[in-house]
Amino acid sequence: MIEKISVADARRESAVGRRVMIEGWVRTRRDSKAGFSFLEVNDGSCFGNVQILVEQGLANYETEVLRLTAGASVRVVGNVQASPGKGQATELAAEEVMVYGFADPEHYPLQKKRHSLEFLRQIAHLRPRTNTIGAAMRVRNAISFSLHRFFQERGFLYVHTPIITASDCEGAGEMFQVTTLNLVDTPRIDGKVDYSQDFFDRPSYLTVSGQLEAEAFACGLGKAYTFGPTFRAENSNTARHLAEFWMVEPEMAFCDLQGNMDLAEALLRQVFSEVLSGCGEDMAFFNQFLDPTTIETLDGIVAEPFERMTYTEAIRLLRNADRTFEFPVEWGVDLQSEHERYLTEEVVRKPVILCDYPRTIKPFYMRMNDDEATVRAMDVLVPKVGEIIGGSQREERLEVLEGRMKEQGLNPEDYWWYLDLRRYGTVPHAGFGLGLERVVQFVTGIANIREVIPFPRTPGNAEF
RNA sequence: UCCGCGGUAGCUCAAUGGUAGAGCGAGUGGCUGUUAACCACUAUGUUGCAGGUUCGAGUCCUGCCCGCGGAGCCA
Repeated sequence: MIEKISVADARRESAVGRRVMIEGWVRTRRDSKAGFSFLEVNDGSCFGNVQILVEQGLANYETEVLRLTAGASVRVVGNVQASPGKGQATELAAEEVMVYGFADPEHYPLQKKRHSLEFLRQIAHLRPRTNTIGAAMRVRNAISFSLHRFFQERGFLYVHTPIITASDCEGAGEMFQVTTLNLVDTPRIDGKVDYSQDFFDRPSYLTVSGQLEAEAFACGLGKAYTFGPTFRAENSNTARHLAEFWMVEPEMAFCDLQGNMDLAEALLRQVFSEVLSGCGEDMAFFNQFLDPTTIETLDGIVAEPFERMTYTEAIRLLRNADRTFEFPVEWGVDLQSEHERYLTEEVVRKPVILCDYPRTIKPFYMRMNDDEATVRAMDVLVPKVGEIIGGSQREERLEVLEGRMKEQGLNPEDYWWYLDLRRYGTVPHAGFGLGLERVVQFVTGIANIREVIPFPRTPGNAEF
């Protein structure tokens, strides 16, 4: 039985001398009239290809090997040997090349040339076969795994919060409605939709956040985190927004804002560190072709602590800035993209955690400070991407929380179960949300968020 | 959703209102332990869609669709 190994393993010098089988997709073929051809084969296990040396003596050399083009799938058996040529340590001297499937070069959309990322998006089912998307997806995978490890090592419980929710007022943006009602002949009572006939006997939606449910678990099991898809029906068309994206939301009982900031910083630094050590080849590619400062920036972040400052201090810096902003700055306004970029890219030149925001611009669940003007909110801002984490210490005082709900036009009765967490055995607790795609964007330097998720969902786009 | 720019060959892009081209890719032939291989030749097309102006529209006008950049919303 011949041993199958990955392309990644076949490219290592330690594989020299072994007789193995590899399977993958042809990237390119180069013929030599001296009587042999070179194939470049990739199987997704790593960034690089393995070079296959195919002699014309093979039975199917003329009939099949010479017809191999980019995109064809093959199985190759042969001996790994040190490569005399430049550019690769090893190569596979083929004894047998079996073709699983050809890819008609007249119609196969992926050519042996550079493609624009916009074009690749139109063939999202084939773009995993490209260098850039392949590398981005390996980095995304490494980040996901690293996030899980970070929380698991610290005793967090991975909790699967519901995708479908009936609370329509979480205040985190427009929601997608979920219904089994007949949309052509909708049942109505007094002109209004009769939701008693809907699947859940009430309006229901796709979740915009698992935070409230995660709080319930933290207030009983101590430390919990969610990691799953979330949905926003906002008609936003930017390089940083998706209608469906993945979010990590840790929540900790017996934790204040300080502990929350410490966790957020430790999380980012560990994840960046593990990507740098685990995805060297992919990161080298991004560093070379997208942004030559990427690796150096990440190294710097791993090496030194984040900057931390209060919202009030940030406003002071912005007002004293030697420049004019499109949006004027004064205490009480929410920070605009230009303000965040100025702080991260020009003032501190690394990630910065802002905290203690005005209560008027933050949601009801954030804990009020003693000054009653600010709440214990925190945002982690990074250069280029902007806000990558948003979180807070949660308001654990029942009366204060109810007051804040009313202040923001919410009905406390709709949140009866959330308020029960304060009514019975309340504890100080804190948590935050981290957008996975934003992290992948920041780590890889990929400008558009649609390139860091397998099949992007944006307004008017759900083809794949 | 708002502002700006764009949509021409498989891809990336040219074309003062007057016969639609180039590079890459593809095909054919040649050459070489090659490696974004190289050299020569060949074929690319409802110029996003629908109207309008004009002797004549890729080009000008109107509407719509899609994409990109910026903004808002946010993760």
